[in-house]
Order: sequence, then C-alpha cells, then structure tokens
Amino acid sequence: MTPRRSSPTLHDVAALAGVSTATVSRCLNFPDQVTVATKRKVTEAIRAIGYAPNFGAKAMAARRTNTIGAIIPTMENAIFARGLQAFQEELRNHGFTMLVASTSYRADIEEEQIRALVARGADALLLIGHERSAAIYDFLEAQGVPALVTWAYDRDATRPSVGFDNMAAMQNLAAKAIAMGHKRMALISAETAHNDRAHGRHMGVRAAMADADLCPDELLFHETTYGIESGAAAFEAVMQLTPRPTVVFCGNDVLAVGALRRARQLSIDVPRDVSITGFDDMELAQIAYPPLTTVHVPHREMGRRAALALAQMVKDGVPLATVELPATLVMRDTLIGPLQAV
Amino acid sequence: MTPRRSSPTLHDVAALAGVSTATVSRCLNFPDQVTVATKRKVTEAIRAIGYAPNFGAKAMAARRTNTIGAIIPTMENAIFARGLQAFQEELRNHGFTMLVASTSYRADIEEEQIRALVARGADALLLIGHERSAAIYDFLEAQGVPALVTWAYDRDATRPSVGFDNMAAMQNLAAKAIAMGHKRMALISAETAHNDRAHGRHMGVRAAMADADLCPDELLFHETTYGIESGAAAFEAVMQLTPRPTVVFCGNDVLAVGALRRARQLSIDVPRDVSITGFDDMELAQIAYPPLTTVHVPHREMGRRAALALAQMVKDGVPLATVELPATLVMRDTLIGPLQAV
DNA sequence: TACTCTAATGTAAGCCTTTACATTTTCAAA
DNA sequence: TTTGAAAATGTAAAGGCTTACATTAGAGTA
Repeated sequence: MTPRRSSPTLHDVAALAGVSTATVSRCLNFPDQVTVATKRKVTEAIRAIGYAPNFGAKAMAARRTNTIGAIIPTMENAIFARGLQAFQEELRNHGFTMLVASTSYRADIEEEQIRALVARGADALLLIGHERSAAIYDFLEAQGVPALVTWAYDRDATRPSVGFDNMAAMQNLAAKAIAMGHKRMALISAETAHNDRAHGRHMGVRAAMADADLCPDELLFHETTYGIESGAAAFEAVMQLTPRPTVVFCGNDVLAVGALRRARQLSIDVPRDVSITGFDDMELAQIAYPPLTTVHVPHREMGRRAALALAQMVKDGVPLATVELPATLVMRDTLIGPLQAV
Repeated sequence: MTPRRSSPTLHDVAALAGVSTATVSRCLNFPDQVTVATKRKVTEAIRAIGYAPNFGAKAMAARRTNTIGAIIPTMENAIFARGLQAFQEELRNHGFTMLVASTSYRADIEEEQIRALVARGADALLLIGHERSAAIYDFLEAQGVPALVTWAYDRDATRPSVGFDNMAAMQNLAAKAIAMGHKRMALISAETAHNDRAHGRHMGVRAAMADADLCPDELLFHETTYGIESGAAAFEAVMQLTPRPTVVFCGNDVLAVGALRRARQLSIDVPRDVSITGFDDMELAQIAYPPLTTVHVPHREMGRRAALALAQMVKDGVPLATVELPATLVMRDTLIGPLQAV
C-alpha cells in the first residue's frame, strides 16, 4: 500500500501564505471579508500544496454537511435517474452535494437507507412517494432532518411534496380512452402495496370508469413486478381473457414496452387489435414501435424544484411547501378507438 | 424553523452507562472487545437517550468517511446508471455509501466534481475512462485519494482499471461485418476528444479494416454529440454520401437507435438496405425495432468488481489491480451481409 | 498464594475547521 | 498630524469521536 501522507491542512496553507488559519478559512467561506492581496496569497498557497478542506472537520465545526440525500426505488432505468440529474445540478448551484441510495422498491431497504443517509450526515432528504411507516417519519423528526416527497401529489397529504397527481393523470388518460369508445379495459400495474403512485394510477382508471357509468369492478386488473419481461407476460395473460380488452393501460412505460413487444410476437396489431398506453414518457416511449401513447411526467422540473426547496430549507430555513406540477397526456400512436364489431 | 436541540453525545451515553467514552466507542465499533455486561449497559443507555453518532466528528477522528464517490458522464440514460446500481449495492455490503456526480461529458465539470467529491470526504473515487489532465491525477495523489478507472481497459495504461477493451470489442464487431462482405463502412461516433472509449471504438474499426487490407482512411467517420436526435441526423448525413455505406457502425446504442428511427422515416430498410450496429447493449437495443446488433458491455459486473476493489483498498489497503472483463458481440437483427449488386 | 499473561477498561491526545472575540491596520475626516 | 471608526486579521476555544497507551481486573499456572 502506498504510504498515505496525510494531506495538507488549513494550517499548512496558513503557514505558506503567512497568515492565520482564520484568514484562510475566511478566504474560502467569506471571500469579501478579505483583502484582494491576501486572497491572492492564499489562493496561491492552496494551489501550490493542493489543499482541500477536510470534510469531517468542516462538518463538525459548521454543524452541517451541505449534503442532501435522495432515495429512489431504482437506478436501473432512466425514470428516476433523469429527475436525479436535474436534482443534482440544481443542488450544485446552491453548494450542496447529493448522496443517492436505492431501494429496489422494498420498504425495508428504504428504511435502512434513510437511516444510513441520516447517519452519513445528510442535512435533508428527498423521498419518492408519501407511503412509509410512521416510525420512520418520527425518526426523521427526532433527528431534525427535513424530508421532501416527490413523484406524488396528494391534496390530502400532510407532508410537503413536489409532484403531480398520479390518480388525476391516469383518470384523464382513461377518460380519453372511454371517450373514444373503449369499454373493455385492462390495467397492468406495478405492485401497489407500498407504492402510492401505482395505487393512484389504479384508482384513476376506476374513477374514469365510474364517471362514465361503467362498473369499475369490470376493470381487468393485473398486478406484476417491474420489468419489460413482466409487462410482456402480463399482456399475454390479459389477452387470453374473454372477452378480450380493447385497451390495455400500463402503469408505466416499461411495462407498456413489454406489452408492445409481446403483442408483436403474438401478431396482435397495435393499435388496430388492441390499444396500449404507458405512463412516464421515458425515452423508451418514443423509441418503441409504434410510438407509445403515454403520460408525460415532469421529471426534470420535479427534480429541479425539489432541489431548490430543499436547499433553501437547509440554508435559510424556508419551510417546505407543496407544489403540484402538471402531468400531461402525450398522444402518440398506440391509442385509437376500438374497432367496431363486424 | 424548529429549534434544533443539540443531540446527545458519546459523553452523555458514557455518563449514563457509568463507563468511559472509549468503552462506548468500542461497543459501537468493536463489539467483541467488550464484556457482554457492559455492552448491555451501554446499549441500554444509547436507547434511553436516543443517541446517534455525529458524522462529522466520526469522520474526523477516524480519518475517513466510509464514502466512495462515483463520477459519471450522465445519469440521463441507463448506461452508467445500471453499473452504478451494482456499484452501490456492493459498496453497501461493505459498509460504504456512494456519492454520485455527473459531468455532462465535460472535462472541466469533471475536474470540478472530482474536487467537490474529495472535499466531501470521499475515501476513494470511481472514474470513467483514463483520459484526464495530469494535474487532476496529481491532486488525487496529493490528497491520498485512490481512484479506480472503469469502462476502459488499456494494457498500456499505468493506472488501475476495471473494464473492457473498447478497441478490441469494436474491432471484433467490425471484423465480423467485413467477414460478411461489407466494404463501404461508416462510423457514427460520439465525440472522441476527451473520451478514450469513443476513441478506442474508432480505432477498433480502423484496425479491423487494416487487418482485412481495406484502407482505414476510407472509413466514413462522422462525429456527433450524444443523443437520439444526433444519431438520426448523423445517419441521414452519412447516407447521402456516394457511394452509400452498406453498414453504419454506431459508437453507442443511443446513436444507433436514432439511426434506426431515421432509417424508418427515410424508408430505408434495415438491415436489407443498410446494416446498423450499436454498442453497450442497453435495454434500448432489445426494444428497438428491429432488435439491434450490438456489443454487450458488462455494466453490472464492472460496477460490482469496482466496488469490491475500492472497498478492500480503503478498508484493508489491498492495492487496486487492473481487471479486464469481456465485452461480447450480441448478434440480433440489424447486421447482415450486404445485398449483392444486381 | 504468588505470579504471569491476557482481556477489559480508562485516560487523554489528537483530528481540522469555524467563529467569537481580541487585536492590529487602514483610511478618511478633523 | 491626530483621531476614531471600520475593515482586516489574529488567537484560541470548542466541536464529538477514535485510538495509542496506561492501567486494572481476571484467569490460569506453578
């Protein structure tokens, strides 16, 4: 192992620049409290010996880390990653760094990760969806770590969030399909257990049906795990039902793409034989063939806004507020009216 | 803002348990150096006052943060994210947390992020590709922060890496195309300037041509930015050349998918009229229509191995070693031999 | 019982920065 | 010049934890 020389400290910089450590510290943290001349000297010294502040010491002295944690279900695909990119960029503008963890959609891992990130000194947390145990919210409260929920907006929720109304968006899409004449409908959904987004989307379809005097219980509801293959299998299962649905809503684009692929394998023509819709508007949705009709989720905007809110909260104590962003229908090629029976 | 009571410290725990702070610390960090009885007392005290260790203090005293940074070009798509997922999982197995930053493929931002992560107390760094300024390597050296390169393997590189040979993989693919009878070839490449992966892939095609006694300078080389749209535009440009290429290699799957899409718009049949290949084997490649022939990059394995190596380096001083992983050809539907002239 | 050796625990010195407070310098006005 | 206020800089005390080293307790042996 390379003998690890201990890195240069504030002290070394101060010595080289011929000033006190306090001055160096001020140069770094409050540049305008310092003469241009000294600033130059210090900057020079820093460069010369390759100084970088010690994080632990800084965190301890300043009593915060300027680090904000984000906990997402998965990095495996771009849905969350893209929002995270925006989140990180905005955070950076405010001098914060991002700490990420993922949970594989498991509540127990999420809890563990929340504790881990708090232990790592996260000043605040970004969480996906509202639904989690009261104990963990208590823990955050006790530790004084503010948390902001994203990807969900619920007018009744007591906790702040920056998100969109999953139920309303899906209801909107389903209403559109109904207006086109669809009556036999299926929903392939991600697991709804600890996932208020998936749950909301399910409720959205039902609400649209109820609005149109269709019986919500006639919705062919098929829950499955996340993944293209799962979507494909679910689609096949759903299409074996009689009577066949004329439209298959999918809880997200990945499932929809799986369905699309299986449809092709089964020589079921989309959208002539059956309409398929997604949710999220990932890049996938445009690449898919035919291009997928879906709901556009404002990933980037959510990320950006969340970062801004969190940064202001930690820096200036601005309280977290709830923001609802729009999620809009994107009509592409996979949803048309049902073919009239011949 | 809630008045944040200062939290209980090791001291408080020690006082309550009637032991020294050292014993409490040992209870937490080296449980078997302590009697069962004292352990019980201490655990009890911790629970009683709701103690949680202070991150900054811990980092400072232990002189490490158990945090490892990863700097990737972008989170916008799944290429790097997927490897990161594996990286993080493995890191977690060893008690480390991951800090991520992204650079938008810009060298200057990368440098800034490296400094930021080091300042944030990263014990080690994961970097993509070898190519960066000597100054920044010196900085890492000075700071005593080990760095491991991934996504690249270069037998001549002096720094350790866990990756695959971009050039060899591309050469392999191109050789295959040549063996099928292709002679007029184009390469749509990501920018090669500060990107040794892209550069390697370019060199791979040229090497394959040279091996087959084709003149490498006849390769239609088109460099463009990252993105589906860029790939589409590049494809269109390349297809306007006369004589038209019979195969268009793309530096990555995203560009290839763009090319595929534009081909459809232009009513150019793939692979009958022209073959197209990608690189990376992202999910995209399977979803694309027709399914894309590409090179499979061992994302997950790289992430996992890199995490393991870095964790062992930081924990036990095991020196970083270079590992070459295989990148294998995935023949799907977009590469066939050129149609004989009629 | 006396003695040795080991295991358990205690003591206290850092670790490196920020910041309240003290001191010195600068500069404009008298 | 002198003087006073403001600006710049310096001094030194936290801040909470780990760990080298010192000490004590306990177990085994002769």
